[in-house]
Order: sequence, then structure tokens, then C-alpha cells
Amino acid sequence: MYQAVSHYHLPLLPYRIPLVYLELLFSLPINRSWFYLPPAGKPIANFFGCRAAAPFGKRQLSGCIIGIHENLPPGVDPSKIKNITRVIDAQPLFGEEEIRLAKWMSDYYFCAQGEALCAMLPSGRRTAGYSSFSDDDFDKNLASAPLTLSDEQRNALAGIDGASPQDIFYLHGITGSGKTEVFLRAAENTLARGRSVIYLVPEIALTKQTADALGRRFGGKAALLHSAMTGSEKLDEWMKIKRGEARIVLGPRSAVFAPVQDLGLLIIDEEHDGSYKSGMTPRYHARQVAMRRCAVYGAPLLMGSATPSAEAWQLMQNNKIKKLSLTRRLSGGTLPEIKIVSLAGAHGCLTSELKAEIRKTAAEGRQTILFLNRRGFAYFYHCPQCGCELTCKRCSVSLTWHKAKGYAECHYCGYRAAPPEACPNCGSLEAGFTGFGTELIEEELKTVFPDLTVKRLDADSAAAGNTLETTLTEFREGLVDILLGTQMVAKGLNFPGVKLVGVVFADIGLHLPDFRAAERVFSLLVQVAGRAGRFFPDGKVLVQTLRPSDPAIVRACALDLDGFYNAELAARRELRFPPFTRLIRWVLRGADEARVTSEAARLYKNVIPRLPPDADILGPAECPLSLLNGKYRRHIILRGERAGALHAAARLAMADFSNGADPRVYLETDVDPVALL
DNA sequence: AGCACGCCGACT
DNA sequence: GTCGGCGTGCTC
Repeated sequence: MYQAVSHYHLPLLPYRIPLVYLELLFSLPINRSWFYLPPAGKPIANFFGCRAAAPFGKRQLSGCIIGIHENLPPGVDPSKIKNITRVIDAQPLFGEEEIRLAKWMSDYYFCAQGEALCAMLPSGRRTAGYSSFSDDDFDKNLASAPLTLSDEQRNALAGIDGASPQDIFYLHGITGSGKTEVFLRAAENTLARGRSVIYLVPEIALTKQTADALGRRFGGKAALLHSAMTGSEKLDEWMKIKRGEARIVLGPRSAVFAPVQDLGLLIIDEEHDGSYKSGMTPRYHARQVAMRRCAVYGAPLLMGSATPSAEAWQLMQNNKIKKLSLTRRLSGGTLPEIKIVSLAGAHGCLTSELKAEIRKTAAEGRQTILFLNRRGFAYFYHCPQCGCELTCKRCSVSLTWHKAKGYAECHYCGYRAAPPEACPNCGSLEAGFTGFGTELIEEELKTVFPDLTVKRLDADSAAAGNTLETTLTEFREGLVDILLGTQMVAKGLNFPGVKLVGVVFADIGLHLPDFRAAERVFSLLVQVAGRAGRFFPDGKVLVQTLRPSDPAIVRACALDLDGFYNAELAARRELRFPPFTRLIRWVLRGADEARVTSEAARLYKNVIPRLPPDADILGPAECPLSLLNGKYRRHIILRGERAGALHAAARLAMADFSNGADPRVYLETDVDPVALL
């Protein structure tokens, strides 16, 4: 690749205009750049860092100008060079720093540099509705100025303010202990030192309210990037950041790329949240990119959560990152009573105990929230007698039932087992495959409580316009007795009318064929319990489960974090899973199952001889979602102790594999996958 | 990724 | 005879 010339100047003498070639990067899965001449008949200017529309083969594409050269590189045929159609941006969107970051992403995540750069820039065509911050917001709300900090908050803040450039902090604090205030103060102090701040929150947490709170505090100095903004709205905010007018940026995952001047602090709120990992190519993790950016800028990184990821916990244990603790609730509210209820023997999805509590709550004129961690159905083998299930001996994940094939399979290593006639543990003949679903529960609620108002809140119902806000408003006003839903109902957990919170089926996540299953279930339950108790000390949380003695569930309900993480990390070490190893996952997909299978086998053969001694392979096996959008899916998971060596092996194997690859089978690479479905 | 070109099978 | 399948190769 050619070194970009950033200090290109307009020629002063019009008779000696040198030939200028523009180097462009397109969002294509081809890892190379393309050379063009400036727009025909337009005066030459410094277009570095702007996007441009250009003819590419038979079509028009928009690309990024990442270099300006006086000569064409050797091997490029000058007769093929075309003119750019037009330059899109009046001001550059990115600089050398961003191009270097794109290069790093391309190497780390095995994507093309153009794909990486494209993912970094503001884009998208979404519905409008989000306004940016103005200084009016700021002035109007000066009255809502901060209160005094607790001792713990002050200590945490002092630690952050005394940071060295390479420091990584973790603010571990229970819900309601005032993490946000520490984040905001640390941001203020960074701004006061003349440096910029990036503040990441999970997609779901980024509501109008969150944004307003930041606007109140920082006014026009703050910029907001949100996926619900239109491309031009995002672009406005982007330029405000680029010009240095906005010094603090609030946004989800992609805001980690915000082109701030002189980054002085990067904050990741709710660090454990899965939405920080991109589901599209490039499959980057905002935390990983944040670490990279902080290292480059010499800025400290500040993460926080009530339930850290296992990775973060491990780093804290080893003093690789600095732990700051908030152990006390500011409001002094006590935690609600958390009770585990066994689902064994229940008819339907609601135990008689939960039904009785719902009835009692309604009689008192209070409200119930029923929480279901996942919609749809999950099939797994379960024995109601002893509570055991079928798991893979090598991978410690649940086996998934294949109805058509008549066997249960491990989606990590491909291990298969015939479904036993009777429970292998206790011999009960009741054992078999079962599942739960949202619609099913809604139906049951309406049958059992015909006199109560039930509302469902999940991705399906929220997709239809502003039902989310409408439903939540109705609920807040007491027009709804029972709110049933997924993740989103968490927003309603601290409404004053709520007394009872029911977790319908805590096991659901545990049956996912994923080594992070326990971690996710644990964090979910702790968060629900933590939020639920915030404003109603007489509240009650009922956790329904088929496995009332499952360690993750028991420890979550007892809020025993040390116990959970110790056990979880010991298991991860034993089974060689992150954070003790690193993973690279290949997914091969295609409409023709036989081709997918044979290509998976070919890729497997290519990587075997290149693996470092500390590495091994899981698969090739069917993906847990083995057929998606009419494409058959198989995956191969590389696992090793050193990321560098694993990357090198994967890179060589992929280069080999691409020679003579079947074009009808697509290969996708996921570095540091968070879900293996 | 797209889009064209090019080469073999069953249709008016 | 041609329409249309998909393998192959190229895009500055």
C-alpha cells in the first residue's frame, strides 16, 4: 500500500500542475486500493480524507480518498485510470489516524481495509427524530447541577484523575451506587484539561433521556451519535467532532470511532454488554478498538458495570487493570427479596407461587413485570425428575435436539448422542425435549387472569413504531397490570407502581450451546434484581427455574459475585475457553450443503499443519443455527493461548484456502466471537 | 461484492 | 436454432 501524502499543497503556478493520482478505498471485500484522477474540469484541491463517487467497472461506487500521489505505483496500467465523478464532502471526514486504525482493524479482524474504514464513518439511512445538543439545553438546566459525592465515588474519581496514559480502570459498582456520576465527573475533569472524551453505552441504554442528561451537563460541547439518526444528522455531529467543537461524544458501539481531537478519556458503560460486539463484517468489539485507540492516544480507558465480563474480572484479579469499587447504594434502598421457585411439576409456564403473587400484587393495586430472557423456542433435553440434561463431555454445553435426524449434537465439536429413552441420571421416563415461548406465556396469562391487563414488550412489538414508548407510558400510568417482555422491560423496572418482578424461566440462556451461557444468565439476573430493588423496598423478585440449585442462578439470587466468578473462571480454565484462550471462528455458508461441508473440510485441512502447539480446533461442526436464510452453516473454531500465533495460522490457512475456493460457499471470520450461534 | 463474458443443456 | 444456467475473471 502506498504512503498517503497528507501535506499535499495546491500548486502555486498554474502552468506546472503535476499529475495527481487519488488513491481510493471502497467498501468491498477486496483488500486493495484503486487509483483515479481528480474530477475532470475541476480545480485541483486537497481531497485527502473526503469521500468520492467514482466509476468502478460498470457501476458507480462511493469510496474514501486515502492518499494523493504524484506518480502511479508500478504495475498499474495508466491507460485504465479514470476520473472521479465528484468529491462528496467539502471537508475531510477522516485523517491519517483513522486510516491507520482501519489498517489495524483490517489486520486484526481479517476484513478489507475499505470495509473497516466504511464501518468507521457515519452513514446509514434511518428514520429521523434525534436532535443534537445545543447550549440552550445547558443553560436551561444549570439548576440540576451535581450533588456531593460519596467517599467511594470520590476515591474512584481521584484514582481516575491521577491516571497514567496507559491505565485501564474498571469501576465495579452495584446498581444504584452512582457509577454514572463518577463517569460524568471524570469526563468533566478531562474536558477541563483540554482533552476530549468518548462515552460508550449499549444500544439499548441510549435513549432520549440518557442523551438529554448529557446535554444538560455539557450543552453544545457534547455530540450524540445514535443509530436512529439519519445519515445527515450523524454527519453534522461528526463534523462538529472533527472540527473540535464537540469535545465529548455519547454513542453506542460505533461511536468508538468518533474523530475527536486529542482523546483524553474513553468510557465504556455496562462493559459486559453483548451489543459492543458488531454482528456484521468487520466484526469488531468496541472494547478491543477502544483499547487500541487509548494505547495510540495515550488516553486512559474507563470501563464499568455491576456484572463485569469474565475477561474483565480476570484482568482485575491479576491487577492488569485497576479496580475501583462502589459497594454502597446511594439511596440506601434495600435489595428486594429474591426467591428461587422451582418449575418442576408446574403445568404451563407459571408456577402456582408466581400466580398467587401476581394475584396478591394486583389486589394491592400494584404492578407486575414478567421477564423472559429470550423469545422464541429453545429445544433441549430435560428430565423433570432430577433436573439433569444432556451435555457434551468435551465442551460442557447443552446438546441440541435434531428432530429430523433423530440425534442430539454438540455444536462446538460435533459430538452426537442418541436421545436416551429414559433419563441417564435417574431413569425417569418423563425426560424429553421441551421449550418455552413468549406468545405461549402471554396466552397463559390471559387465560389465568382474564380480568387483568397484559401487555407484551419485545423486539416484535417494538418494531411497530413507537409502541415501546407508548407501552411504557401506559405502564407507568398504571393502565397495565402485567408487563411481559424481553430485555426491554428492564426500562420499566424502577417505576414506582411495580412491586413484583418475575423471571419466567431463568434457565433459558443456560441451554444455549455457548460457553458464555452461565455468564450471561448470571449477569442478567443480577441486573434485574439490582434494578428491581431500587425504588421499592417492599418489592419481591421471583425467579422461576427448572434448576433451582444451578450455581449460576443460586449465586445470582444471592448476589454472590465472588463465588460466581471464581467458579466460572475455574471452569473456563479447565475447558480451555476465554479468557484463558483466544478464539477465531470461521463460518462457512451456502445453499448447497454438500459444498459447504467439503469446503469446511478443505479449510480444516489447510489450518491443521499451521497451528501453533498451544492451539487446537473445535469442529468442523454444524452451527447451532445450522440453516439460516436458506444457507447451510458449518463452523470451525480455532483456539489458542496466544492471539498473534493464532492469527498467523488463520491468515496462512485462509490464503491457501482462497486458491480454488468454491465461489458458492461464503467464508466469514469472527475474531474473538462472543456468541457461537 | 457486482457485473460481464463465455460456454454447454432443453425449449419455442 | 436461442434462452439461460453458473463457473471465471475483472474492476483503477
